[in-house]
Amino acid sequence: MIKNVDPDDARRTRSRSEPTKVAVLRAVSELLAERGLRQMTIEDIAAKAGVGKSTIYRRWPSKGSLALDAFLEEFLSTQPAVNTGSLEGDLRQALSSWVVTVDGTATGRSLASLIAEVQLDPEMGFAWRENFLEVVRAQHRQIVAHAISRGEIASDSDANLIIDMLFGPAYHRLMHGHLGLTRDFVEGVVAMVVAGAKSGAASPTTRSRRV
Amino acid sequence: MIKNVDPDDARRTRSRSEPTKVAVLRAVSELLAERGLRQMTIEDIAAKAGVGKSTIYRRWPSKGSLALDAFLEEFLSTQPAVNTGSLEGDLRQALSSWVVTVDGTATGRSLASLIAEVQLDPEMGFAWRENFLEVVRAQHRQIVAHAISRGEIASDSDANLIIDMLFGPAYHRLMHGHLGLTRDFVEGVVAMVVAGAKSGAASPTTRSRRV
Amino acid sequence: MIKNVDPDDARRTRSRSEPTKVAVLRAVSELLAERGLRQMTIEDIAAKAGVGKSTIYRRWPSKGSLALDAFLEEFLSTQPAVNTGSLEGDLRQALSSWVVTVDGTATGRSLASLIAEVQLDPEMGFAWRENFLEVVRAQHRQIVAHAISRGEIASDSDANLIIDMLFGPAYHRLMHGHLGLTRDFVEGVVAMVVAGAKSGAASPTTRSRRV
Amino acid sequence: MIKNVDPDDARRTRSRSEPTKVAVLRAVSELLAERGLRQMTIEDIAAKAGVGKSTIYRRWPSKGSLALDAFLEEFLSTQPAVNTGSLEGDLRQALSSWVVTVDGTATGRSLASLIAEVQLDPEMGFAWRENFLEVVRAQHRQIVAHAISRGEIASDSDANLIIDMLFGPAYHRLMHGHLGLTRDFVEGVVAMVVAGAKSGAASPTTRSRRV
DNA sequence: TGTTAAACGAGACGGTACGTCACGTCTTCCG
DNA sequence: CGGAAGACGTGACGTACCGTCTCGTTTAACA
Repeated sequence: MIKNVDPDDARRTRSRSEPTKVAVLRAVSELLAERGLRQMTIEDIAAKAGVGKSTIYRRWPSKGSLALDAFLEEFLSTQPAVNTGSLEGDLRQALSSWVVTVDGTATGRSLASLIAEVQLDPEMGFAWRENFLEVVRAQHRQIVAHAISRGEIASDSDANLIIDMLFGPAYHRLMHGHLGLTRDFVEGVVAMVVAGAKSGAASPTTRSRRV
Repeated sequence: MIKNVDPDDARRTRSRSEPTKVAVLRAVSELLAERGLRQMTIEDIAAKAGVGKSTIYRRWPSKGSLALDAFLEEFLSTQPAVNTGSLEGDLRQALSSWVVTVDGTATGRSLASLIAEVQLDPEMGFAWRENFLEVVRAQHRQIVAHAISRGEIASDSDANLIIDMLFGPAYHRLMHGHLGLTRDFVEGVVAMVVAGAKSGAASPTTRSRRV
Repeated sequence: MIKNVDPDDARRTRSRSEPTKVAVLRAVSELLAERGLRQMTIEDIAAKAGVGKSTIYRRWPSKGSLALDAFLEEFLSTQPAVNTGSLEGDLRQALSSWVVTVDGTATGRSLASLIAEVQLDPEMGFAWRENFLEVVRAQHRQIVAHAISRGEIASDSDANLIIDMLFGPAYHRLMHGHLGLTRDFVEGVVAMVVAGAKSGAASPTTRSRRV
Repeated sequence: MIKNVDPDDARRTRSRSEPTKVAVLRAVSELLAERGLRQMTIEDIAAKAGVGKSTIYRRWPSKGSLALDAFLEEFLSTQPAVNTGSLEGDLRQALSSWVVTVDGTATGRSLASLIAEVQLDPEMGFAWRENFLEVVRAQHRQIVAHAISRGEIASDSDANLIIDMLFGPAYHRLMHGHLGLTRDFVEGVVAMVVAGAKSGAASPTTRSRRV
């Protein structure tokens, strides 16, 4: 849930709100899977969850934030922390997990829909970065940190750049659909990123010296 | 315009439709810039263009396809073919042009909105890839082809992969807004892609031999 | 046709306009019968008659006046002048002809629709009275005139009243549909009108003397 | 209101719907008077009543049925039960009341418009007969019943025929506008009907014996 | 017989109103 | 007294016709 981070408020209403919240999020997940974000209406959700519309509006400010909450629960659990002992292994596993969760699945379509919603509803931007993006990226930054501590790559390598080089192309294909998220694609991206990172291209100082 | 590519039809109605089409697309461009895709209504457009709603519905099947047409005109002209004589120079120039056009501009917001629209309206997918994505990618494939013919990279390098490695991270930052499209970012991406491509990581055969 | 009574104009365009006019009126008759005045659109008519919309608008000012023209042709021919030799016989025959033409027929529905149209379109009132009502009533006034000249009824009998007493109830049942236009109804109305007229109730002087 | 005669339903929603219903019907009455049924749009009504369009569509199936409801309230109260002690007096008073309410008034124009609407919208027929025509006719049948019980006319006189003979001509003049609803007209109609009824012309058995 | 102006079919156009939908708010009434 | 139920005001939707207006293209009357 995006609003109501005040713990007092959360504690005070937990007993009543928990079953309602669960019912609503379950309804949202199902509707999101079966007809997509745009075709899903608040009235549908209320009816399916056996809940009044005002109960929903009391807890979530928009359809998007509601969908975000439902999505977070089902997505984040699928992305385990990884530690294979090598940068290449870690990157491959992180990207593969993402592809498996997302390629051709309802979760994948929800992810795309939510990124779309963020573009169209300015109020969603902050919640999206805070509750989804930063959570995932924090894990991924660990991968780079491990590679540095292992001495695989330069200590001033730009972790943000490396992560974006790994996932950017994947999100790109997810959203434009021009090419598939194949095993070959994963291998290619990983190989490119590893080669680039080890060559020092992700390190600002190395790079500027070269230029 | 997406529909009506039949030249006969176009010729028969050209004289009437041109001024109307221009007026509508201009109105769309302005409204898109000043209030965004979701806040722009067909009625707004009709009123601003001095045109009946039915005239719009007669020519475009949805708000998205209308926005796409308006966007294409204003975007494509900003992305020149490049040929600097080196892979690195070409990639840098292509990505820089894109960043300049898109970073912090109305065009950039329109681009993000349209990609969003494509996720939410299944009928837009084909038109988007056909009229936008493939047009741009065809140019970019030339960059890779030139690099191969110069002998800079392996002849079986995967052009699609290289292009997605270059632009994927950029679209990623555009849409999630977690980090800026800075000069440093451009340099980093280009360096990574060049290093990866020259190492053979973009070439399936080289890659599989290594694995 | 309501407009264009100028004979010059008619002569100048006769050869072209006749077939067009006929085709349009035929199309109107059919559409009127098969779907009613409200469901019939000018575009339907133009399409069915194989004629441009503007050709229709050039000749008729409204859908109602067009329907009126079509209706007149098919209705008036069914109402013959009557002369049975008695008031009662004449009235019975006039009313019977009307009922036969109108009861449960497409013509009847068209008649009701046109009277309706006259209520809703103020411009139709004059054309309706001039081209339909007065034509029919002129015939009916003859019936009363004959009865007077035969000495059946007082010479100052109010012909308009007698005609309205005969047809008023019939139009009433046609339009409200509360009761049928049965043989018994016709007999009852005729008997009432004959009794009233012969009693002098239709004659202002007789009436006022009684009061 | 035509729909929702179920008392449970009415009770459940009474408190909310009453003010809304009243506001809408008032707006309809005014618009009907000032611009007529055809020129009155649902959007006008909603705006004037300070109500959403959907609220109107939720309660009334068409513009006609809405106008009917508004009309009933303003018309029925003007037609009192009559009992003067004689058939002639009763008929005169009933017809006079009608003429006064209808001749040259907004109510008269509304009445004509509604009868028109019934012709053009098949779904209105039943509601019209049930909620308007039968209500009025039930009163008028009393007039005939009283005349029979007084012995003024034959006991098998056809009340429906007598009523149609009285009002048919009046509706006829209202809708065609060929002649006025004058005092003389009223006297003539009443005299004709009384003469006919007392002569036995309204009685099937008497009539058939004569024929 | 060839020229020319009208009337024509076709249908795009700027509009208006339609009836539907989902929104987010607000009121009622039940458990 | 909190919540389901759902009516409400709002406003955009996409459709259907309206009546007007260009477009070429016949076509028939005159040169």
